[in-house]
Amino acid sequence: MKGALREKIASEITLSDYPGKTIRKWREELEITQHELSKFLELSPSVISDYESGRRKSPGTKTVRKIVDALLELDKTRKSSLYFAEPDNLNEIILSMKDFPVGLSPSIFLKKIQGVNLSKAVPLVRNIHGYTVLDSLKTITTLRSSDYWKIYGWSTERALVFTGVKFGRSPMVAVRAHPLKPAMVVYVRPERVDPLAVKLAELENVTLVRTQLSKSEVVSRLEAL
Amino acid sequence: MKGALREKIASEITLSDYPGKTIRKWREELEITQHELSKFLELSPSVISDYESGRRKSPGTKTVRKIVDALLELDKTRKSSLYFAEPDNLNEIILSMKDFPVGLSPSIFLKKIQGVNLSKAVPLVRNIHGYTVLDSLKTITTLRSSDYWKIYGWSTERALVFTGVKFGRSPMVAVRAHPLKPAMVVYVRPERVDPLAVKLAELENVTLVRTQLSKSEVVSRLEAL
DNA sequence: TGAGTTATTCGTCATAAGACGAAGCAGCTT
DNA sequence: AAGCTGCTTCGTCTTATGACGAATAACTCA
Repeated sequence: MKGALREKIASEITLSDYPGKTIRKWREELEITQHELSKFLELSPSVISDYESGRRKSPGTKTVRKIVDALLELDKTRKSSLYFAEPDNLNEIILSMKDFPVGLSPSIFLKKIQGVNLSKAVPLVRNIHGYTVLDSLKTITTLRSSDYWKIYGWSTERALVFTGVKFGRSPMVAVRAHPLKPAMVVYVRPERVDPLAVKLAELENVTLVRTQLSKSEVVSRLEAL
Repeated sequence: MKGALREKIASEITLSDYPGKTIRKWREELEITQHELSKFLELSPSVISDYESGRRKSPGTKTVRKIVDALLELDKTRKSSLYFAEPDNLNEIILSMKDFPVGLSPSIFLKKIQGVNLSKAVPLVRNIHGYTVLDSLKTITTLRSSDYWKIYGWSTERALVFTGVKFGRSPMVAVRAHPLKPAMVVYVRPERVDPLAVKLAELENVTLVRTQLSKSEVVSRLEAL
């Protein structure tokens, strides 16, 4: 599984306007200090800072690769590895999951699940390349933040469908906190939707959707796609 | 859909030992000449050659990004765009498709479909992160080589399951010809398996598998995973 | 045969990357 | 107040990148 994350980080750094900021993002996400990283790479700590601060604007592929590999290696060889934890009770958390061969337009996706768009400030343009249906409570309580990336499968351009939602606050907070962001978040029969959730969605440019269909109905409709 | 391919190419270049070779691979895959590329980028053609030949060993992220974007842009704005063709009859070709939340060990995957490993020279180590079930004949006859990438979903570390296979030659030739390679190729009830197919599989380090289960049985077993 | 396309090699140049170490600053501890 | 950690800023150095253009070589095709 290393490959997918390695590629994700590498492409994100390479395609970023500010590679240094992206390096920093992932270093912090993996809870590695500049000093640790520089020690591993046998470099002066100031070098890392120079990259992250943008003094070096366009690091070479060799540099990017060794930084990515160092980050993953440092994370791996650590007592509480964030991204190399053992596979756990994912099957209880993930109720259904799929990736589409071709991207679906968000409006078509919405119709299929009779969804209502709550985040009107977010333009409905990001195509949906898959979905993951999650038990909201179990996700929040048993999934370590560090395992969140596993629910993204092979694209973050997907819909995260949360069931068992009360106010819809925690799921959006989780999305906000984690570096990987979905294109869409769907709440299945929420009791009500907290305005903060909508605000967070708009901040993250994530489409927030509510559907009043039942959990099983949503799952069967999605699996029929 | 541009994003996924863009990220794929970018990460491949960045993580490659020889970024230049990877650039060349994708330029040729997209059927773009050095001259076209250099003209688009307002550069001298020799610059591209210098990159590809490895004179510049570690191009900066800025350079990689503009090359990747130029390649995709040039492909897009062309009469017979290879990677931006309209969505077509994919639904007829793809019988089933899924990505797993966690990688499956190849031996477990084999057991699930009662598969027999034909490529003994290939070590059984690449985890399977998803599968695509394809109608072999339709794939070969109606899917343009340029659309092959659509069957890979979000990871190439997957099993391509071909149904309606006679000798199993064409599918492996297709795999050999295309830059994206799966981790595993499965033939569902082939009449017989051409030794050349095995040879090609071993050359590409792809596990080649035969199962005698029926098409519908294989699909239902896979979808139950 | 000779023009046209495609790609390579290479000398050269300015600028940026890649690296160091010293100095400095904010925020904690003890 | 002294010391530690985490990070930043900056002057300085060597080397490599990023770019050019000219020369060359191999191929096709009229």
